[in-house]
Amino acid sequence: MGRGHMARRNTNRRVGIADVADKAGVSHATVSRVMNGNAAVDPGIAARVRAAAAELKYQPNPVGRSLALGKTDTIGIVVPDLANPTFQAILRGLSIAAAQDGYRVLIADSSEVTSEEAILAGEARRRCDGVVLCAPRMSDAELEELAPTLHPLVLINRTTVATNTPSLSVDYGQGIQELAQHLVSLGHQRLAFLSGPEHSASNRQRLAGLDQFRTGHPDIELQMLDGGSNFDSGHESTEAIIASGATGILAFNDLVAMGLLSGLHERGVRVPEDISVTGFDDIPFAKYTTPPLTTAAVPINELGSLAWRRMREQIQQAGESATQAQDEFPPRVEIRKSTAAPALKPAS
Amino acid sequence: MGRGHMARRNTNRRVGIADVADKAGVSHATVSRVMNGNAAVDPGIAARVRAAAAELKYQPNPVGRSLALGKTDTIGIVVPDLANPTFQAILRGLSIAAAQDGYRVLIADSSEVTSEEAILAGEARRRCDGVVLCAPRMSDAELEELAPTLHPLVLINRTTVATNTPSLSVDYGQGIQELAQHLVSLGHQRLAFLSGPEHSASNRQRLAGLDQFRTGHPDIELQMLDGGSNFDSGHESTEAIIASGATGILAFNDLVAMGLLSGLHERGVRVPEDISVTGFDDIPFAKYTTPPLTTAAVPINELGSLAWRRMREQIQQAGESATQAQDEFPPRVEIRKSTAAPALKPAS
DNA sequence: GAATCATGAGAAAGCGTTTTCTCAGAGCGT
DNA sequence: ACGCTCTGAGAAAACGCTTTCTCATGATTC
Repeated sequence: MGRGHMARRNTNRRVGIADVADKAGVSHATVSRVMNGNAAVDPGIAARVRAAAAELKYQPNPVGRSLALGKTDTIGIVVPDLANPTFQAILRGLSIAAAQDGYRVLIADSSEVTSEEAILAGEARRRCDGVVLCAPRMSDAELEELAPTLHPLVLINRTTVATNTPSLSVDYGQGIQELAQHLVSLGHQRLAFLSGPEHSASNRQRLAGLDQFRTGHPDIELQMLDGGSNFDSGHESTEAIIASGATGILAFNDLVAMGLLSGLHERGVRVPEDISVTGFDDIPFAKYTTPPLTTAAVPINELGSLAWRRMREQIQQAGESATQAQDEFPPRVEIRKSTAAPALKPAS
Repeated sequence: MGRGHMARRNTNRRVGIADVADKAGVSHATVSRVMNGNAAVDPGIAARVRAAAAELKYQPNPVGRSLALGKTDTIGIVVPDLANPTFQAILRGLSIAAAQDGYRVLIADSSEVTSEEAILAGEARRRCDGVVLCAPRMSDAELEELAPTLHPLVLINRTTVATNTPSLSVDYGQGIQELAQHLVSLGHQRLAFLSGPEHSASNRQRLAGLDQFRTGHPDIELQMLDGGSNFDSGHESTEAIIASGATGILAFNDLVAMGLLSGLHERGVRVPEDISVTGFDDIPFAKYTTPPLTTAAVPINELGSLAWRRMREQIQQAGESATQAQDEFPPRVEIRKSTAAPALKPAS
């Protein structure tokens, strides 16, 4: 009877701890002990167990372990759009850093659907030991309500009043001002900002930065144009940009700038001779555009690995809700070839 | 005692099924039943349970469910390099398609370390209901040995003799030949292939395709140059390309082509007037380079979602190892502006 | 009106681990 | 030689859920 049961299990199921125990002639508790090196086990028995495990190619079932240990060795990340190189870079940095500590990452793409974010984050949290929320589009109120339920949580490009949530953010307001300053110092008098997604917090920061810039430079014309966050929206804005008469264009990000570059090229508008264009983010492609893109570099590759470090800190000091660092990174203006002094106008 | 125990659990732990059962005055079995709508439950009791669950914001613990159900609703993907836009696109397509069916994806990046692939894949498989292996660099022998242990498995850009493993692959040999043909028909006589990573199966396919091309075109000069798979390697090959004297360059992929484009531009070599360049993959950026890149388009966005469909098919027909489709996609040559007839030479 | 049946809820087993609890036996001191 | 501690291994509980098994209750049928 018992044998029959065992036989069925052996053929049907994966090899489990019980099979190893049987083969080694010990209890499964002992197998667990030697596999984890937790308690002292007689060397002879340990060797027997290890031999049995090796012969059966036993690998502990992670689900069983997770249930017993109350941890999954997995963290979740939710991003608004996996097609965006910035988020791809963060995901990559996070994944590699986490892997080094034996953690995996589960990924959730909200596809810019704001209402899905909280749900995805909650699901991810339940499956994982923590979650990093990347540039969430949800409202401040919703974020404040959600954050405590997600702990351990790392925020990227958003902050919380809850001091026990570390956040990593880029000072977009500062960066866009520096880019505008760069254009002005080249001699541009008419600027235009091609803005990003409405619900993007980083777009609001850029807007705020430009407001500040305006007050410091009342003489400079600065138009605001609606745009998006990808190639196509940059490309589609070509006409509007040309019509604006601006000579210095601040694109929402590198993707938009690249789309614009392409559109301008098609229309025969020369960059930077006729129009200067700046991006934002310094994605890997930025220095390979023609002309190479002047942009504000954010530490895109470190963001992911730093996010992991902050997550690990929280996981290790389990329970204690110490106040966490809220890092803010200043972008670094990267001057390339897409910006230059404007052509001298016949009549100034 | 019991009360004390419960109280401690309530404060310490997350709310569990037992808490809902207590509150609704039923057994936890009944709670499970109404949550899953499995068996008939008295409507009154069901309502009471649902109310209690809602009030306590009860969400079943996925780890517990996974253990009981023997499935995790998660699939794993292992890629050689998350920085590669092709793999990013596949990951994205997979993730979105899987999410539509309520599955999540766990990601593993082997960082081109061949020896890690099997381990990562095995670990992923143990945690997930299936795994998709993306362009694995391992040897055929190793793949054949690994594949059965991973089932359900979907292979991308590799195939197995095991007929129960579906595979999705692109006919790189065919694509590269068509690109070469395109250059020749424009009038190019001297071609060069900037090859990719040594262990890449798709690179071998291109090499084989070009061998075939050679026999069909004995009059055409075709040089083979060593390269890599990213921007930088393309950029670094600039001098070698110029030195080669070739007028038609077949880059391993779009990334390499873009790096080369950039390098040629810096050197003042005009594309396509002086040299024609082709890429491969048609990554989203390809049509925004200057000039827009002629390339061979692979259905990069569908690959991920199709991979999910194949995975789902296997998961649904659990156990039955029916023979699975081995799809092969013909790339479509996308002629843009980076290729043109070569300049007429003074003396032919 | 008694035997049969359908309904539905609780008890309990099971999923695969880890870990606490328990206890047998060995080693030691007196 | 007796009792003590100590080591180490098995039994059993725990993790949080699903599902089978069991059985009470009330409805149905002749």
